[in-house]
Amino acid sequence: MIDKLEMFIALAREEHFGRAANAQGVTQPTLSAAIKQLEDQLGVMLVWRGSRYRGLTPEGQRALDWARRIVGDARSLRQEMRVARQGLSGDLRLAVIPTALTVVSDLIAGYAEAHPNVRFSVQSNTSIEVLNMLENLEIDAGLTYLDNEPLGRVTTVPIYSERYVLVAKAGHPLLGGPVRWADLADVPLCLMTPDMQNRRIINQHLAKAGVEVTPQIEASSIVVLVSQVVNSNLATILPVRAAEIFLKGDDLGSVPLIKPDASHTVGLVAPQREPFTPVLATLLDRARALSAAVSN
Amino acid sequence: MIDKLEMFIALAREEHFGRAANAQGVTQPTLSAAIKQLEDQLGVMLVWRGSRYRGLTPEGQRALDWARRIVGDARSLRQEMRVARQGLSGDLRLAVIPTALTVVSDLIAGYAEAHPNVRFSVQSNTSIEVLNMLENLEIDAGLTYLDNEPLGRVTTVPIYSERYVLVAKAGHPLLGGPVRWADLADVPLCLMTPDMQNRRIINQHLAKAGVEVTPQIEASSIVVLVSQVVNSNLATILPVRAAEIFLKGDDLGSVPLIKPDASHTVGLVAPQREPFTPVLATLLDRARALSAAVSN
DNA sequence: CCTTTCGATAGAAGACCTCTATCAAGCAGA
DNA sequence: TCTGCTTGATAGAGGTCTTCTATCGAAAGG
Repeated sequence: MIDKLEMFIALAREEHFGRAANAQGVTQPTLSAAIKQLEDQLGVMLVWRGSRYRGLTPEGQRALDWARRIVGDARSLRQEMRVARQGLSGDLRLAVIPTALTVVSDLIAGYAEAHPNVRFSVQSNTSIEVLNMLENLEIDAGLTYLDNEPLGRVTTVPIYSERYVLVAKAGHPLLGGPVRWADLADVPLCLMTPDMQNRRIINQHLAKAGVEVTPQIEASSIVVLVSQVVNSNLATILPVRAAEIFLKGDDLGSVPLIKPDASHTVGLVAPQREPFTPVLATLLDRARALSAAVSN
Repeated sequence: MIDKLEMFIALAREEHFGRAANAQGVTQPTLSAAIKQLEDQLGVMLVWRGSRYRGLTPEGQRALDWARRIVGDARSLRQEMRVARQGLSGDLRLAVIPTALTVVSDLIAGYAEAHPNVRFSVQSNTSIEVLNMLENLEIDAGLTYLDNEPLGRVTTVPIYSERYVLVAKAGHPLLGGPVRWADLADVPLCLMTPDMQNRRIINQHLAKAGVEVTPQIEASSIVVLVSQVVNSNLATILPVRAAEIFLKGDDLGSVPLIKPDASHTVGLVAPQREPFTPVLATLLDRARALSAAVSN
């Protein structure tokens, strides 16, 4: 039963019988049969049938919610028993928005040291992807914005508050002192792509300041943005925490962006399902401690 | 997997391999094997082994919590899909403390009419049993006291507030007007057995009034108590709502018990597991409506 | 009209489950 | 201490269920 629910979740995620089967490590006929049996056992159609996948029925959608719960809890059970057997161990899968990537090390540095049997995997994603993957049980927790766009049913732990700086090559004319958002008209910029919430936030501030900006370069990685800044006269806008790591040398400079002194909270998101697994509970504790340390 | 978790729950409840197997409709070797496999899959011992059942290990206790969740959610999934298929239907199992039995009809009268395919089963239990059965998934909801003893992780809907009356055969000397708890010294009484919370509440009030009472007859059913009252000079103490149904004729009389004007809240308890199944959600709605109607 | 993609179906091999029968350990009473 | 009962584990047979490979038919795209 639980296996079939796993396959059902995979099918809903992949929207394709073959790919879902592959993701589950079974053949396509096996997955087809599993879905069919699930439908027989529950007595309802879960998937619109045709010559190809055409989405979930309303009942299927509802069943998907339950399936995620059940499968998630079953995994939690297994993990908790493994922890009881051999101490804190297992995988902890994190998805993180690009501008929070540097915070990951603060979050997991001590953790990894204290619990060498816990393996971390970190991937960079948009905030929307983070939330989707959390729902789909593809990750255990995420780092993303907490207060700008709706989150859904998740547990949150705020960690720090983002503030923005303008980053440019040393000698750039705007690097003299604080820059207002309104000053950015006609400044050549490179920014994140619009699928990134960071970019949407920046757009909001620019719009509020009455400025329209067309970045010459868009990228989904801050490494790309900073590289551009180093090698051109473009400037970029980054959260302080994300920019710091690039400002160690003297080839780049930064100044605060003010008026407004924009601020957005970034923090940990995890499934709202208590009790938490030990591995996740420990991470949440670390996040809370980190949050306290940052605000002091 | 889910089948094995069901067997594990049954074993924890019955504390006996043979009985648990019987309750699950399988043979004892099948259940033994299932528990063994569960232990192998999870990699931990769940049950203390010996020549007989000796309780759960700490890991087993923890696993039991998860098992209840998973099995409960799996049942919810099945129920919700059946409701999607054929409208509100299925079983709704209620456990009720004796003094709230008359409220059941108020609660389910309209429900049963509106949804003829929902079958109700009602049993009378102590408040502790109600909570245990709720945990063990043996019932879907219960009616019990909400504010006297700790409840655990449950959803509650208050329905009405209990007030107490002294019930006695017509002509009993105390039936003239309100009676204080302190007046009950030396009054021959019959009361519920001490495993009933109702009795414990009454004991509290009597103790607070400085009175010690040794009932001549104890029973776990109010029908027994009232029958005694009808056929003897004993009086009894009952909540108004429970007494009303017996006071239609003129062979019995009742007077309020005052000083203090004791009051305890009785209401519906259900597992704290959202979303609720449709059958249970409907019951909770009815309870809230009933609560509003009563307090007007 | 032909090709490709997608999901369903058939049939065989093997894994898994559940049963009956039986055993060994512990406990109780004589 | 012996005997009989209770309790849970084990062995082995039978049957069910699952998964695989191979193949088909329908629909979409060029």
